[in-house]
Amino acid sequence: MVDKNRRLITAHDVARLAGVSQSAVSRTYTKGASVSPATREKVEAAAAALGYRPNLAARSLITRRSNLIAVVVPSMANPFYSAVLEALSQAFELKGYRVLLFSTASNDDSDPILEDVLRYRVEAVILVSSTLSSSFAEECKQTGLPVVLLNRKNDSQTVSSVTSDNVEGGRLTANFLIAGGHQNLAFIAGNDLSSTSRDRELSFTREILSNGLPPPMREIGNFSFDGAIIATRRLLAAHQPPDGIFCANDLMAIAALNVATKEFGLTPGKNISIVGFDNIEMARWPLIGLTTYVQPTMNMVQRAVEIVSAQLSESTVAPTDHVITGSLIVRQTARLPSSGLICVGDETHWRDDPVS
Amino acid sequence: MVDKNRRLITAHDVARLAGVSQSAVSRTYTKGASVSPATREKVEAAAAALGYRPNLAARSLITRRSNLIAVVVPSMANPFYSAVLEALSQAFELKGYRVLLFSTASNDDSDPILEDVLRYRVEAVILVSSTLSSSFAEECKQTGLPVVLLNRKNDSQTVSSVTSDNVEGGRLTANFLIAGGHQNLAFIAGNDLSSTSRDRELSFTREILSNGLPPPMREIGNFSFDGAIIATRRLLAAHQPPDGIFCANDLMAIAALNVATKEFGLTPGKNISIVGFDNIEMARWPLIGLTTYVQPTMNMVQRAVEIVSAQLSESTVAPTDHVITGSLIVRQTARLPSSGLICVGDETHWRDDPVS
DNA sequence: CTGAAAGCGCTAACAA
DNA sequence: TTGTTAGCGCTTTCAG
Repeated sequence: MVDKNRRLITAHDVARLAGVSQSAVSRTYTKGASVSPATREKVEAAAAALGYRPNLAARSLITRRSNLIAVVVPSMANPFYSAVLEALSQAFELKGYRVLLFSTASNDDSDPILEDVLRYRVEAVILVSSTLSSSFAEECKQTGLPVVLLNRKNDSQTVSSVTSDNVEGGRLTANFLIAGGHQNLAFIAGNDLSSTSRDRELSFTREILSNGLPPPMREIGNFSFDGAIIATRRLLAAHQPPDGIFCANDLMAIAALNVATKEFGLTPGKNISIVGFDNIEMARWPLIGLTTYVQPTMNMVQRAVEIVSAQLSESTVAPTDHVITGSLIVRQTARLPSSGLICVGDETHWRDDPVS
Repeated sequence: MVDKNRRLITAHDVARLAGVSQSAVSRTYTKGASVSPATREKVEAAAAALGYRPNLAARSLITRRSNLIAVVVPSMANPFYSAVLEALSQAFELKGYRVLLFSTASNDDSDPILEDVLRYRVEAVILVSSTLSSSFAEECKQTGLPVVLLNRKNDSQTVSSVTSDNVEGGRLTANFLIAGGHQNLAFIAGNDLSSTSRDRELSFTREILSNGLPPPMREIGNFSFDGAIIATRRLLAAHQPPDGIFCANDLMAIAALNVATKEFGLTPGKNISIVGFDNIEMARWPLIGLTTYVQPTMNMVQRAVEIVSAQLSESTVAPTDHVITGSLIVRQTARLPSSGLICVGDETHWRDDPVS
């Protein structure tokens, strides 16, 4: 890969050794180009001898394609995000792209990220649950760069988004808890700015009110474990504590579970019910057994990749909000309703209308 | 960023608008170049008007620096890896590098990864707990590319590695369990090939034997939650089940905890002790409260970055194995020894020799 | 300090 | 199918 002068091996070097032109070398590594088997063989032999690899930077200069996708994720402390990131990385690899990673954890200055995204000439940007200013997406979009928001809706209607059905999730969870006979419900929100948290909360609250129950109590947990610990303490220490808590994500629901069990001596599924949102790996740990609304990670990622692919081939794709349906998976942290439970393999789900 | 013909804005366009030469534009964006304030101002105005960003691919062609670091991680299902990845991403960003992500989950063919690592002309490769053939590292190294193994030792002595003190961790854990009065110990290994798992096991076993206790029972959990579920069942179903289990990582220890509690009705910390290795986020969840040997993620990542930096500036850095000391953090899953406990803030640690 | 000119390593017409 | 040629957008001498 390097010669005596520590210079990288180029197609020229290979050409010289193989006794062909430099273009022949190029063609050997360009799919769909016509090279005779004889030439290809000579080139490959020489390339192997020298340890040659085409320089993608040089290629991208002329093809205008970097094969790079920028993925911007918030703190990977939330297992939901790492699962999404892994799925994205794999899905894009299959399409011949590589992921350039941008982590926004402990880094509220999004400007250097925007700058690098643009300078690296990535072909598309996936903004996962972006807490970045929505101007970020706008600025990318203005340059003609395909952008898709994953797990967050766009304020403006200029970029595409993929979310799970937050509205349905909130509604279904409310009905589930109501069907389980709960009277005093509570919601632990992510934060007030998050569209996902808001959508989940609004439909949850609406359903509760339309069932003639009092409006749910409310705390903010900042989507974090520690934040939800505090929030839950406040909730359960109230003179009229809730008998059912819906959390905007699993991490917070698990925190609530810990507080309820360890600090208040409650027994989830008996005298307190806790429901989460995401279905992260840990939700299925027997010691957790969290009842939660499933965000279908794979489907969401798949859709995001499809959107990007479409935008990459045709430049005129209207931005759309894609909503992927999830489902409520029933484990042990919430009291069971008398009907509506459906067993699927080793999982139990709950439906409003158990027709199926 | 694009003109009417959807061509990208180049330094030339900026130069024309600013009424300066293209080199002047280049200099404006090259730190350490000499441009008069007047010129710089004109260039910046024109650049802003056109939305110009320097093309890093073109730059890298001439500077031979891509500012890219390849990070190869196995499944991010293990929170330890996502924590490491996030730390790496942040540490490298501070040094002006971006992370090109390679996930090897469900992808045992490492060849396309090697190929892309080389074609993208990344400046260094970090192999996290690589299960890739060790020839991968070799091949990179041969091209002069700095490589560091993180959380895995090298078989050959050609590339640098950073691990936590696996030997000390195994030894300390054995002594901790022995001091806690355990008689029948067991080890759940990752797999037989992993150097980290082996190092932990060997020193654990050695210490047990040298204390006159019977050799520990042994199962393989494949570093995974589900694998350790099976392994633990086998262990606890034996006619002489262990009273203390040491697991090669936290994910497996948590699985063991679940089985012991939920399936065998045991009470960790009372009639069974379980110790992990990593100290992932979840280990501190009250419902888990896992006693574990801490791998100091931040220090390990920091060291890895330092090694890369050193290799990037001087090409002649001898490969070294770096061992970062961790500590045993005591929570609730293991019976306490009568001495050696040290409180540090809200954490309790254990030492062999409580001098401190 | 500034502009002209020469490439970095590659792909893409174009002729042959 | 092949080689020749002209750049892709940038940095970097080198004169001025």
